[in-house]
This record gives sequence, C-alpha cells and structure tokens, in this order.
Amino acid sequence: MKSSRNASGPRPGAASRATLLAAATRLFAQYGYEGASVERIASRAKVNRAMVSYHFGGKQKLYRAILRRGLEALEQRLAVVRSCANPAPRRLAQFVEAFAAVATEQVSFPAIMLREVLSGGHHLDGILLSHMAAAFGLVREIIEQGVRERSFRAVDPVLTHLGLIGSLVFYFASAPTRSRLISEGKLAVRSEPPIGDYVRHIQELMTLGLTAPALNPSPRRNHGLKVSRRR
Amino acid sequence: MKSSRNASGPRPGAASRATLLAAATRLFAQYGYEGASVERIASRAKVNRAMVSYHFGGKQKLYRAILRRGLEALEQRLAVVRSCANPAPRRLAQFVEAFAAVATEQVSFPAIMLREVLSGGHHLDGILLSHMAAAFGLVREIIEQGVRERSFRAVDPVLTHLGLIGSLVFYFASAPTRSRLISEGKLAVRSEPPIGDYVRHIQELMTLGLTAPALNPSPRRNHGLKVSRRR
DNA sequence: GTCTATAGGCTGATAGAC
DNA sequence: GTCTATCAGCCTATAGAC
Repeated sequence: MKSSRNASGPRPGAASRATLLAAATRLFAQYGYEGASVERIASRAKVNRAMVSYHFGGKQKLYRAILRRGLEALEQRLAVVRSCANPAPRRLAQFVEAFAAVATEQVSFPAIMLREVLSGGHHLDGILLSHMAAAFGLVREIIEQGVRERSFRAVDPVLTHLGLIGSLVFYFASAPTRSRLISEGKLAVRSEPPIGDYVRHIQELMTLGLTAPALNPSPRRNHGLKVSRRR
Repeated sequence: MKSSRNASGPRPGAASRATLLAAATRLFAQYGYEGASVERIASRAKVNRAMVSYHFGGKQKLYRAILRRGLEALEQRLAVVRSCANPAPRRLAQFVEAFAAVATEQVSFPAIMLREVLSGGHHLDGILLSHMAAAFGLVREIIEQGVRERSFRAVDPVLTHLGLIGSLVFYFASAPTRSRLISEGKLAVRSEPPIGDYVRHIQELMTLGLTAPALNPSPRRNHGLKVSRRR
C-alpha cells in the first residue's frame, strides 16, 4: 500500500488510481478474476500496466480493494435499516431497497461478489466476512421481529436470507447479459424489466409469502401443495 | 468432433472421454472457464492433456459439451412437468423439484450456468438458448394458468421467473463455499441447510407469495408496505 | 487412443530510466 | 508517477511417434 489514504478522493497526479479501480471493477465483473488480465484492465483505464503494481501492489490487492469497497457500501446502507424502528415487513422491504441502491450505484458489485462466492470465497478476509455476516444478521433480526410480532410465520431465517439474496444478486448480476440477449432478439421478451418493478415484485412476494396465516382459519386456498413443517 | 456419438456410454478404450467430462465439469464450476486450465482438467482426470483436443476438439468444445449436457438434463425434467395436468401451485412446486433434481444429479450445473450468464452468455448457441427459453416458457405457462384459474394474483411472469431461478441457482451454486465457510466456523450458522428444507421453503414462499387475495376482502394484514400495482 | 515434444502467445511482476 | 524492457512461468493447440 503505497498511498497513505485508502478511500480518499483522487489527488492530482494520481488519477490513474481511480481510473484503474473503475476499469478493473467492470472487467472483473464481466470476465472474472482470471479472465480479466492486468493488461486489459490497464488498457481500458488508459494507463500503463505497471500502475497496477504501483498503486495497489498487484492484481490481487486491486481485486480485494474492489470487494472491500462494495461490501462497505452495502454495510453503510444496511446500517440505516438496522437502526430503523419499523414493522418487520416494512424493514424487509427497506432491506431490498438498500441492496438495490448499492447495486444501482455500483453496477458491478453483485456480479463480483457472486463470482467470489462461486470461486470459494478465498479472497474474503475476516473483515469482508463480517460484513456478509452482518447482512445476514439483519435479515435474521427482521425475521425474528416479524415472528415475534405475529406478522410473519415461523420461517427459517437462513433459508429466507438465501432465497432473498439469491433472487436479488441474480437479477442484478445477470442484467447485462439479459439486456444483450434481449436487444439481439434472442430472448422472447420485449425488454429488460426495470429495476423498480423487480424491487417491488420481490417486496410483494416476500411480504405475502412470509405473512402469518390469519388466526381464525379463513378460507385460504391451498392448491395441491403439501405444506409440511420444517425439520 | 472425432467420435461419432455424442452422449453415448463410454466404449472400451475411450474411458478418458467420460473422465475428462467429469473432471472438467467440477473444475469449470469451481474456477470458471479461464480459471480451469486444460492441464489441471487432464491431470484431475488422470489423462494426458492432448486427450482434450482428441476427444472434444479443444477446451471450448469440451466446455460447450458440458453446458449442453446440463441444459438437456433440465429440459428432460421440465418436459415431465410441462405435460402434467395439475393445479398451477402444484405445478410450480414441481418446477422447483425438477430444478433441484437436476442440481442434485449434476452438482456443478448451477454454478457453470451462472458463470456463463455472468460472462455474457457468449457460449450459448441457438439450441442452448432455446432450452433456457423453454424453462422460462414453462414458468410463464404455469403463472398464466394460475392467474386464469384465480389461484395466483396477476404477477409478471418474467419477474417471477427471474426471482425463482435466482434463488434456486444461487442456493445450489453457492452451497460448496457455504459448506466450507461453515465447517471452518467462519459463518455464524450451525450447518448447511439440507436441500429438501430449502426446496420446501421456496415452494411455500412462492405458493403463498403468489396466492390471489381472497375475493371477499378478508382481514389480510398489510404492515406498512406500500403495495402498488405494476406499470 | 495415448503420449511426448514443442511451438507461439499471453500472463503478472519488477528493475530501472525519466 | 509514469513508462519501457524484460523475466520466468503458464497457457492452448498440435505434429508426429508409438
């Protein structure tokens, strides 16, 4: 780490650092860690190869800096939701909005994190793992609150978290490819669904899907699905 | 393509083909296309490097053969669900089961497909895309059936498909990493949730989350989430 | 079918001039 | 801070012996 500041604004004469970060972020998301070569990253940033070693100390440290930046942005947004006293369904909707906000602000973040997880998560150090744990902790907290307040049925927080994160990460990480395939007419879909529509869809799906059944058994239809208690 | 048959059983003296397929499948899932070298694939299959070119005509054709195998297995399972006359909620549950069956049979399939999508889907030819389109077509068909039969509310099939596929693919593709992190005590979770539990969770979540509201407005709680109609 | 040897290119890192 | 030159290592593909 040669520069003294970590997340500081680019000072004059060090424009290449920020440019490299931006270029590398896009390329890691699109091609993966091995697929994005230092040469391509530097050339997209219109900067010399050697700048990667100079500013970050190598490809791997550049990659880790990108992971850190994304997870810190998420953590910051989730902290707001965490300190928010709202009914559980509303807080869960806020969680979805927070994730979508980060994914909109840093479009490459979901794809990079997803790839990191697929690759075994070997670049995740203690700090990064604690950020991920914190995200799950918030979901669990919200679920438990909802169950306590009788607005949610007694779902498993782990399963709920996995399903929610999965649907969010997949939507955002696959958006570029989906857009490409749609614009080339290779998917029988008119246009890429807007982010807001998807966010609302997931919010509604989760809210309705987690809602506790009414206390006096109302005529809630059950269509052939054998619903059994877990464990 | 030197051998005359594509998905035939291994004939004596050509054991290396099947071994290579198996080894490559695992490595592509774990390390990605660029991350899995022909050398490592061959060495894991205990076979000479040159066998990749001999049996498949190169790394890329080996990779495409793996994609094809997975998507064909999925298509086969989904065909059963497609030709099944059941109520929509039951059929949607069957879709989830079919996907889980493929993911259990070919553990590396979800991760490979996910990586392929993240990378832009450039290896997907017409046939492979039609298999993916068929999967979406089935979900859309089920959703439309449910809306017609008044068991589902009027959700967008595209959004529903994306959310469902996302939660399924993510769970299966991230399972190895999750298991590793749990066993190393780096995730504050006791143990990896069993597949059956997750399948049931998603089935319940989808069924309840898509259920049409009762016709005479029963006291269905709405906890602060502003539910608005799409578009 | 299997293997060795080799070709030709790309990789990431760095020493050292400016 | 930036750049050039260069290193050793790895990559895929293939010709040709067996």
